[in-house]
Amino acid sequence: MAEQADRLTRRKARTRAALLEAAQAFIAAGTTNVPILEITQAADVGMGSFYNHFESKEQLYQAAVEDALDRYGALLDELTADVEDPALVFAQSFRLSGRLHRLRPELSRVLLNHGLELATSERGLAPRARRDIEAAAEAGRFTVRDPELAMVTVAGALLGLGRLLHDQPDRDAEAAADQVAEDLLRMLGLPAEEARELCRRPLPDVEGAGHPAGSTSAVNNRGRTSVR
Amino acid sequence: MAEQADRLTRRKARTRAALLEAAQAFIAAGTTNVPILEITQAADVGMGSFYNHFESKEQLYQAAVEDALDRYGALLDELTADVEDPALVFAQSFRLSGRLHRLRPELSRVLLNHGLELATSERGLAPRARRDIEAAAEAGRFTVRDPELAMVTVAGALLGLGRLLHDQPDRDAEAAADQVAEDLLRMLGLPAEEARELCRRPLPDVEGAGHPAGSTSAVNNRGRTSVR
DNA sequence: ATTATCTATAGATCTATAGATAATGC
DNA sequence: ATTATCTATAGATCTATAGATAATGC
Repeated sequence: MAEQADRLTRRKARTRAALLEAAQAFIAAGTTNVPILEITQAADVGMGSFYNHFESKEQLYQAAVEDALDRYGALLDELTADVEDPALVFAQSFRLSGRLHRLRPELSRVLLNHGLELATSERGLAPRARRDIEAAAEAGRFTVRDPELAMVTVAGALLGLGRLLHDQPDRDAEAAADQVAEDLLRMLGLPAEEARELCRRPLPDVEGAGHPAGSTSAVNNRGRTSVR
Repeated sequence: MAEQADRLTRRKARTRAALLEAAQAFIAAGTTNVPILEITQAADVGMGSFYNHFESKEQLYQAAVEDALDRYGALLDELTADVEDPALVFAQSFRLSGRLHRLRPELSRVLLNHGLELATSERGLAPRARRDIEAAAEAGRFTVRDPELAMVTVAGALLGLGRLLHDQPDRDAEAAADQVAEDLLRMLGLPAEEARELCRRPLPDVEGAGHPAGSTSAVNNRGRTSVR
């Protein structure tokens, strides 16, 4: 993958990115049923350019959701790269995800409005949650009969939490996320004391993360763990 | 509310119901962006009749989702009417809801495709889950810091479960629903032993229920508890 | 006589593309 | 010379309604 090929390629990528971003804004707003012209205007791109990149609105929206899931997954990877214990990776990921509903409201709304795609997509949260749950179960930290079942439960809980946080803008998102994370850890078989303790650990700083200069989805191994 | 007013009123209600049912089928199929003409054809109703009942597609779909939520709520009421213990009502409701994804796939898909509306709507599962969780907490059966947070977690888990069951048609839905219900009960503070026991109790028969001759959403108090 | 439904369609809206223009590569 | 973008629009599609028809009430 040649990074930054030539200028033409970069221009093309910019146009595509502008369309994806505009599409995400419409998904987040819940008004996807707009004319293509309106989308291209929001992207500040000519109507005809749309068809250089996508064949239909549906295809654009699909790509936009996948892009959002990829960004979200990359963000989680970046923020938990230096954590060893899979139970802690899980806890950090969930607590951070809860905060994301406030810190990245647009991304959050895209995921919420495409609902359960989050729970079963092979991108974003689901594969990571499955990985962590399986690893923690094998390490004897979690007691889980069926990791896949646990995964969709957790993903669903995250979405429910997100919905509540958007419905109640004044609610303390950090407290809510930590509470649900703690409850889920107990559900996954962790002793109550340990669940509480894990969910009180300091978290890496989300601000500034997720706008990598370089790669978009590879794991970032810099151990940035500044406590907020 | 005069039941079965005159014939004219009934005819009108039939047309409206046909439109709602057609709309639910499109929602379930995920193809809501069809011309109104196609909806009225599916409902076997003239194009013009649409505007006698609804002002726009959006309004129709909104009504269709609310109707689905109401049916779902009424079904839960009917099936748990004779249960006293709020923790058991909760367990039964969740286990039955999991089975519904198989037994009423259309209803299930409507809820899944409108995702998180289930978690916060004042119709359907959410108000009942909140009621049961609060009652169980007051009775000292559940240990819950924030019933609303618990409610959206539970609703999200149910949606995640539904998504999984639709993605994996061969999976044992009863086992999966009972497993998640048991996990959630533990999350809500019930001892592990008791959680397991509650989720092995016999369930009322869902077949045949939910098609009441009379009322559509009032609580039904006949204690039909035939074990399947 | 009244009310609901149905058929047919004018007018509005949207999609998809043709052809022109602008940017880049060589 | 090549590639991407832009503007303008033909043709397809959809919405919303007018006017006719059918069902019901009295």
